[in-house]
Parts: sequence; C-alpha cells; structure tokens
Amino acid sequence: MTDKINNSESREKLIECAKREFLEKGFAKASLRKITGDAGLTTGAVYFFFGDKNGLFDGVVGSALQKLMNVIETHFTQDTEEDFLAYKQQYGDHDEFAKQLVDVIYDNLDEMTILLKGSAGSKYEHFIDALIDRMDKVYIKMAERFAAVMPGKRVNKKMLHWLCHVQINAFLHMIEHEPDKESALGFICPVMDMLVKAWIDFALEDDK
Amino acid sequence: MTDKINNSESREKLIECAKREFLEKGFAKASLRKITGDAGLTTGAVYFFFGDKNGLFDGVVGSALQKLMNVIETHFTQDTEEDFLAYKQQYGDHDEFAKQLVDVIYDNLDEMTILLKGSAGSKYEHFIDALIDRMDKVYIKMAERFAAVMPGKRVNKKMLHWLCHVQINAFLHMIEHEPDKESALGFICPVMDMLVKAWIDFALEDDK
Amino acid sequence: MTDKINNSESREKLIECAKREFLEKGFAKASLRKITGDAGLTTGAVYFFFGDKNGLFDGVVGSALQKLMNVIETHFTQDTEEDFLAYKQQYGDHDEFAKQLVDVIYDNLDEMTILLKGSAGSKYEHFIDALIDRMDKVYIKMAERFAAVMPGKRVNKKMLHWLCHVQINAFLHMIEHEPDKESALGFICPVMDMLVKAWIDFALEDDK
Amino acid sequence: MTDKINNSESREKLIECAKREFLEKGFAKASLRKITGDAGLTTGAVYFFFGDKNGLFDGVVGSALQKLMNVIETHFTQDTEEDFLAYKQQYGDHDEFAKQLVDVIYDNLDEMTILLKGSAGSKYEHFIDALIDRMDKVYIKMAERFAAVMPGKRVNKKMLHWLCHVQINAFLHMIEHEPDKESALGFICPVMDMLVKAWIDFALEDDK
DNA sequence: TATGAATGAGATTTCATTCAT
DNA sequence: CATGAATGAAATCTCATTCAT
Repeated sequence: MTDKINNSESREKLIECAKREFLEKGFAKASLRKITGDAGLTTGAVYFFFGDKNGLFDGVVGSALQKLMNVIETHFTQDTEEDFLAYKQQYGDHDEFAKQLVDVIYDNLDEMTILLKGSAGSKYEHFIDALIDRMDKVYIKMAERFAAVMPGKRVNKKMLHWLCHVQINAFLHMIEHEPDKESALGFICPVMDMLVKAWIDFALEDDK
Repeated sequence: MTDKINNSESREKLIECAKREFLEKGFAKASLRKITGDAGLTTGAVYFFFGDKNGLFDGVVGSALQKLMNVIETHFTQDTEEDFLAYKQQYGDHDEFAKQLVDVIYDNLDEMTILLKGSAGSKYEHFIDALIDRMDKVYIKMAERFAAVMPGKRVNKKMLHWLCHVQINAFLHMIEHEPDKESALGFICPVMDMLVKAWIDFALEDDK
Repeated sequence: MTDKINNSESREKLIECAKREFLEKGFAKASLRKITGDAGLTTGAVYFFFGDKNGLFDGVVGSALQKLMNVIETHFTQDTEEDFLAYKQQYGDHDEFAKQLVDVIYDNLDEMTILLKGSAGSKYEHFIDALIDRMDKVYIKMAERFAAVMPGKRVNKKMLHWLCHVQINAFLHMIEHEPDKESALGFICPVMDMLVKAWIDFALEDDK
Repeated sequence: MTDKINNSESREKLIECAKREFLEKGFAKASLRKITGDAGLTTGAVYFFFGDKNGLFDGVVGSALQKLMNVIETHFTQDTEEDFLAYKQQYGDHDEFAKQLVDVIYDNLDEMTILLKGSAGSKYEHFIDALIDRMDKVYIKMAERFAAVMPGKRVNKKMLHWLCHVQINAFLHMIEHEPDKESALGFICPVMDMLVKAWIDFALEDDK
C-alpha cells in the first residue's frame, strides 16, 4: 500500500545502489557520491528523496527492520505471558519462532546483513544493543517466575545476559555462513535447542 | 628487547595518547591530530616513529597481541598433540588455559579492548577472523581423532566452527563486563565448562 | 485591484508562510522548501505565482511598502513646497506625520520588520538607503531655502545627512521596542521634537 | 610580542585576503575557497592556521576588537566613578574619549568596518548588542546619581537606551562616511556635543 | 629528532532554480 | 494550477600524509 507512494524509478535505483554500497563499506564509509553516481544521479537527489544519509539508510533497511521487530515482539509478548515450565517443554515453539525469524531474515538478507554488520555511525548503530536489552528483560521475567517455584534458587542475571548475546550471535553467525533458508534452519535449530538446555542449566544459581 | 630501540620519551607519550584515542573512537575514527596534540607533538612525529597510522596502531597493540598469541599458540600446540579423550576429562586444563588467557588479557586490558572492539579499518581488523580460523583447524584435528574411534560418527564442522565463535565471544563479553581478573574467572570458567560439554555433545554428527 | 488576479488560496498561504519565515530568518537565510512545505505546496508553486524568491519577497512586503511610501511621498511633496520657517513652527504637523507613519507601520508590522531587518540579499536590501537619499534631497532643499535668508550661513549637508539616519533609526528602534501604536507614539513624538530642534541647531554652519 | 608567534607568510596572506573578502561580502557570504584561492593556498590551510571559519574571522578582527574594547572599558570605568554633574561640564573629556575612539577605529578601519557591518553569522554577530547593553548599564548608573539630586525626577530608561543606539550609530555613520581621522573628528565632536545635550534634556522625566 | 606548513581528495549538506507533465 | 523530480554549484570541513628544514 504505502509502497505505492514514493516509488519513483530513481528512488528505487538509489535504494538499490545504496544497498550495494552499504553492504560493501558499511554506513560510515559509504560514499553518497558513489551511490548517486552509480544511480546516474547527483547527491542532491538523496536529499530530495530521503532528507539525509541516515534517511537513505532508513530507506534501505527500514521496512525489513520493522518486519523483523514485528516477529520478535509478537514472540516476546507471548513469552512473558507463558509459563516458564511450559516454555521449556514446548520445543516445537522454538522451532516455530526460529522458522519465522529465518523467514524474515532470508527474505531480507541484504538488509539484515547491513543492519547487523554495517550500521555503525547510523541511527541504527545501537539496534543490537537495544535488542539485547529487550531480550534481557523478557528472559529475566521468565527466569524469575521459574525461580519462584525453585526453593533456594535465584536468577543468575549475568549468565542470562550472556546467553542473550550468544543467541543473537548465533543469528549473526547464521547470516554470515548459511546461504539459504534450509541450511539456515539446519544450523539454527540445534543451536536453539542447545541454548534452551543451557538456559535451564545456567539461568539459576544457588541463593547466596 | 626490541623495546630498547626507539624508546624515546616522545614515542612512549605517543603510544599512551594513541591508546586513549583508539580506545575511545576506534582506529578508523581516531584523529592523528588529536593524538599528537595531546602528546604535545605534531603529526609528523607519528610518521617518524611509526611510519603511518597503522604503524602507530601496531605500536599500541602489537606487543600485547604477541603475548596473547604466545599463550594461545602454546596451548594449541599442546592440544593437537594430546588425545581428545584425555582432553575432555582434564577439566583442570581448561581452567589453567583460561587462567593464562585472563592473565594476559587483564594485564593488557586497554590493548585487548582496542584490538577486539576498535580495530576496524586497521591492519588487524581481521585478527579475530584469523584467530577463529586457527582455532577451527585445531579443533577439527582434535575432533577427527575423536571421531576416528567412534564408529558411524563424523565431525560436524559447522557446529565446531560456531563453537569457536561462541568461545571467542565469551572472552569479548568478559572483557566488556568483568572489571578484574577475579570476577573474570568467575564468569569465564563456568562458561568454558559449558562449552566443553557442548563440544562433546555437538562436535560429532551421525555419518549420513 | 491587482489583487483580484492571482489571488488563489495557495498564493495567500504562500505569502502567509513566507512572512513567518522571512520574519524569522531574513530573506537570505529563508528556505523556499520550508515555506512551501509549511504551505502544503512545493517549491514550483513559488515560481508559478511569483517568478522567483525575490518575487515572493515582493508579494510579502510589496503592498505594505507601497502604502508606506505613499505616506512619505505625500509628506515630502508638501514639505518641499512649504516654507522652512513655517515648517519649524508647525510642531503639530510633525506629530500628524508621525501619527500617519505609526499608523501605516503598525498596521503592517510584520512586513515592516521584514523590510527593515530582514531584506539583506533581496532586491529591497537598499530600500533604506534609497529612503535616506530621498529624505536627504528634501531636507537639503528645505535647508537651502532657510539658508537663503540667513546671511553668512550655508547648509551643513553632512549633519543633515546624519540627522536623516537618526530619524530613520528612531523608527527602526520604535518598531523593535514598542509593541503598539500608543506606546510607539509615546516614544516617537518626543524623539521627533528633539530631532526638529537638532535640525534647527545643526542644519546650518558658518559660511567659510 | 605575541605577534611574533604564528606570523608565517601564508598566515598573513590568508588574513589579508580574508579581510578583503569579509569586507566585500560579510562573514556569512564570504567564501573560504575564494579567500584561500586568492592567497594561493587550499582551504585546509585555514583549518591548519585558524581552526575554522570563525577562527579566521577572529584572526582578522580579533586584535583590533580588543584594542577598541580596551579604550571603551577604560572610559566606562572612569565614568561610573565620576560624578554626573562633573561629567556634563567636562566637554573636553568627551572630545578626549572621541579622539581615542577615532584613533583606534581609523587605525583599524577595515577591521572595524567588518566588525560593524559584516559580522552577521560569526561569533561576533552580537557584538554591538553587547556593547549597547554595556553602555546602557553605565549610563543608567550615571543618570541615577544625577536623578538622586533632582527632586521629582526619575531616569527615563527608554530614552536613555535610545540615546545609546544613536551614539553607536553615529560611529557607524562616521566610519561609513568619513575617510580619515581629521574629518571623522570634525563629524563626531559636534555630534557628541549634541548627544550630551540631549542626554541632559531627556535622560530624566517627571516622577509619575 | 621532530616540526610546521600545506596538500588534495574526500566527505555531507543546502538551495534556488528548472521543467516536463 | 501545481507537482515532483532533479540539477549543479556551492558551501564548510576533515584528515592522513608529505617534506623541507
């Protein structure tokens, strides 16, 4: 719908060339001159269509990012409402979540790669940190419910935080090494299983 | 040894100020003017002592990097000569290795931080990738010996590679979150244990 | 009259938004994009309605400027036909003139402010200089008639010219500091009296 | 003394060419390319010698400005310590002050012209406003002492403020119209006399 | 041993203006 | 009547690097 507005040929070309450049050099080192030159336009065109360099970045990765966040938020909302015990047993769920993630990631592979590896200097440069913060809160809430029924145990926040990182990094790794959805799932599913186990083993520690 | 040549006061001051700047902004965004200005010198001095910006970077992180690589190489050489079965049982060994790593890392914390988080654009920007390649080879060799005595199994290289990443990232994470050696060990030891377990569980897969 | 042609809603809106922008930033720094954006139009509209940026400026201040000039010209025409001696005694006249000026100024306060403080770069940037030239001629003519009946005296053109400036600046000052007609008159009337006195005391000097 | 440092040929040339450009176009519209081109250098040289465009402006007008402020501050400090009644009778004093001002102004005529007419956009753009504020305070203090001995009178701040403007404008006018010190004094001395008279006549008003 | 001067190639951004539709 | 697209020329600024001294 919204895509029908602002879809001039030049705008598309700009996005296309910018994507290539951001992919290759990252946001900070990408050259607007190069991008607009490749597109057969002048730098001013970027300012017409996107306002500034960050706007162009947004034009390239924005919608993909939004799709990704939709999948994640939907899942997180469910998670916080579910029981932890239920969670740990519903392995299928993780696979379902993983599948959705893999879908959205591989349907927007260039954008994801840019976002995850080339966003330094852009307004999305702290996107992953923000994502980890978000995960952290969800996981801590879940672990606290879990701990509530385990006498003499409390949440090991440090370990939990690290597991968030590992999980995110698993996806980064996947993007870098697995060329398509199928092989991506072949990689990420066992990894997720492993992480769920680790989660169960390490999320709690003995009360002081 | 090499330190005895070219160790003028100015050279030291340059290294000191460069360390601060690289720490704060990373290699690419660091300004030579800022560095030399802070040192009470001019940019030319960098070119006299270090050849160029990358040389200065080398001057800052080079020796620490070498110390780190010594620890790692020593360990890797042992590893490839050891039996895998022996390895997996000698938990003390990992702790010993971890301790050595933590030692060298926390004795050169600034340099390590620069190397791991601020080397983009420098000649060491692929240092971690190289490290992982190195680890990969060691681990594959070990795993293959292991597989040789396990009928119907073969090495799961993909998973092995990922575990290398996780291990490296664990150290990055440690550097970022643990302020001193003691708390670093408190974090990294259980993590290493976990990874060894994961190694054993995931390094092999069924022969097709 | 002329207003009946080209008085579309858009034209009015453009003038309105341009007035705000010129008031805030002055002609040179005003942005057509901002103006047309605020008006819900595009830059092209300015070129349709007004030809160019200067035309738009004209659209904003033109009619107010003309009204001002009418008041001034009417007065100047009278002045040059009057006797100087008569002039200096008819204090009421100055007040009448001042009142008319204050009227036209405060009825078009935004436009006057733009004209007097924000016209740099526009085709009216020398409007005040032109006004002073005009005043100069009138005052010199008057002073010469005066001098003709004062033996041993001649017109002090320099001082006369400066008094023109002071008079103009008094109005600028008034615009900036007095919010409404009443307080404006409270300020400008004594000032005008003072200037008339100064005029009489300083307009003539001893013939060499 | 200090002038011996940083007086390289290029630096001087840059200042010289910048002076011409600022004089012609004012700070905001002056082009660094033009300036450095005229000086046979590149834009980078400005950043080496002066940091940025404002620094260059400072390089051009800074020392002249300081000299001017010294003269003014010295006089203001005396004024606030003097008796108003004494003040108004010591006409010679004004002439002395005027002479000093004319000296410093005509010894740095280009710089003064730039400062007074071409500083918009630079860090000195509010220099005149600041000066007027400063004058205002001095004059109000003087007038209040005066009023203290005049029963039924109080300071007319509005008029006083305007007279500050007139005084400043007189100097602006002088700079623009009088080519040398002699003719400048011939203009400014009677003007100052006139203003002193006006000061006495208008600085006080009837207590409500 | 180091400086001070200067370069040159690059960066992003702004803007009035044009013109086919 | 007005748009939307795009230009092109300008702007300021940054920086690693060089080199004579």
